[in-house]
Amino acid sequence: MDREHSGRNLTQQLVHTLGESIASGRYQPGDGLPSEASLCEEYGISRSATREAIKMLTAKGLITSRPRQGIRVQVRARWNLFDPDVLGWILRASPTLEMLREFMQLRTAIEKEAAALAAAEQDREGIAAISDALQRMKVAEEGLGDPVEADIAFHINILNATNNPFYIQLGSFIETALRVSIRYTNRIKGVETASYANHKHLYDAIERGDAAGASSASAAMQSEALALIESRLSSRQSPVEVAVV
Amino acid sequence: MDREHSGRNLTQQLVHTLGESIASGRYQPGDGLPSEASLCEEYGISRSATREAIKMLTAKGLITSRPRQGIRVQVRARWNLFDPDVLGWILRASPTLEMLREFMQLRTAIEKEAAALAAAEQDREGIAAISDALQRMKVAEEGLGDPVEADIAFHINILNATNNPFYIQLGSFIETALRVSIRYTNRIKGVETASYANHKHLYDAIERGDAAGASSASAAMQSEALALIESRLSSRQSPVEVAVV
DNA sequence: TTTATATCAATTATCTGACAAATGGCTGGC
DNA sequence: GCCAGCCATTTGTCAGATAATTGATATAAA
Repeated sequence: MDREHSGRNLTQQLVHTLGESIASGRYQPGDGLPSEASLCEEYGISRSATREAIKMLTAKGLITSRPRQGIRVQVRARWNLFDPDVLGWILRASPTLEMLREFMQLRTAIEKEAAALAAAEQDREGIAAISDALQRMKVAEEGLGDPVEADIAFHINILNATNNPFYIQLGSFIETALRVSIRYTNRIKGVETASYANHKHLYDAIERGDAAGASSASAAMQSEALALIESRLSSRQSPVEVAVV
Repeated sequence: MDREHSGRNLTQQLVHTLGESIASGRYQPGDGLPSEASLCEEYGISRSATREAIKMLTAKGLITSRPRQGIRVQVRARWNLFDPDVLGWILRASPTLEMLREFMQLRTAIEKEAAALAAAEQDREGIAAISDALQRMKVAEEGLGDPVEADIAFHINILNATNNPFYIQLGSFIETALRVSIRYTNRIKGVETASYANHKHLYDAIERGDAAGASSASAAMQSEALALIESRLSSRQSPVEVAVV
């Protein structure tokens, strides 16, 4: 079993190994994976552990398994893209600019509306949490603390402040995507340091209950980033300085 | 084991039974579920089948299980709300107006942007599929075919026409939510028959590549429904005539 | 008393080997 | 050529045993 997955139990290791293989396209949708028996032998583990791994991947929508037919990769539309594991495997397998753009296209829609909802909701605790994160961003500009963590927290806290469970759940999705993106794109200082002012602008709108203002502030912030990605895409540059917003 | 879950294999039955129990709040987050041994006894099945069910629920984010600690319900924010099973269990457990509103709040954001993307993308096949669904809606108005299926297909096909895998994946989420909502809300004729014109309006905008027009057409359609829900919420009426758009 | 260490017990994790059930394909009869 | 029934393959389920993890408890040391 892979060295990188040690520390987890056998089932988890196999889940991640197979998950990555599938996400990377080593097994294509429609393809059959090795049978349970083969997997046992290949990874040197028992059938129970193997089956439990297969059940977990089934639960995440990556595969199906039926008697006689064996184990098959599902079509991508069935994958639970919003499962943090699945998303991580996919992003790590192919951290392309294309996918970053597709992710940003979704994020724009969600965060724009979330900002408006948060402004309308006026949940004091939730807004205080956003404020905290903003403060941490400011401090981080002066070199204290982690700017990335503060940035992520800011966006997550806006989603939380909607008090809408669907938006809240999307927090973990966005968090995963951001962390992976960050790890795989070397960021340039200029991009993120410039952003505090934008974030403050967005926060102010939410704080004063200005839904329309919050919505457009969010949209403005992200369309900048999206435009950057799209210009890189058309000029075929590497994703070096494309980063979080 | 429940009669309603027969036809599936034992593991699947237990997954659904426990999933529903958790979603309905019979086991609260933080609570411990019965141990593996107890579950085996309670449902009269072997430990393998039980463990596989537990692994599947773990994969969906509903529970964790660790030696000595046992099986515990996760906090709701960890649940994979976008997993069709999980969403179904939740919606069926408590099909409240509140949740319908929260769902619509998300749907509005997503479909609005999806309409714009579809308009910009101009995928001929994708647009043809939307047109097909629209046609089926029209025919259904005259009593031929299923209006609900056509309606759902229309919205799913817009998501597909974005060619963005994230939006496409949300299709199965929205589909599940719509089906459950429909099953649990008795719809009034007047609401859905009025909607063909709106849908046509949205389609036309997409077809001619008018992203802004598509976006606002979608928003208009859904804000109507959302307003209806919110008025019902404030007047505490039952969700009888709130329906799909 | 406080702190560190060893032991214990409850629970999940894994292994083994067997049998049951489902199902795609083959074979033989018509 | 078509259909029924058999067969082999693969997953589904069962039973029972042992290993690993870990919170709690008891014990020993400072």
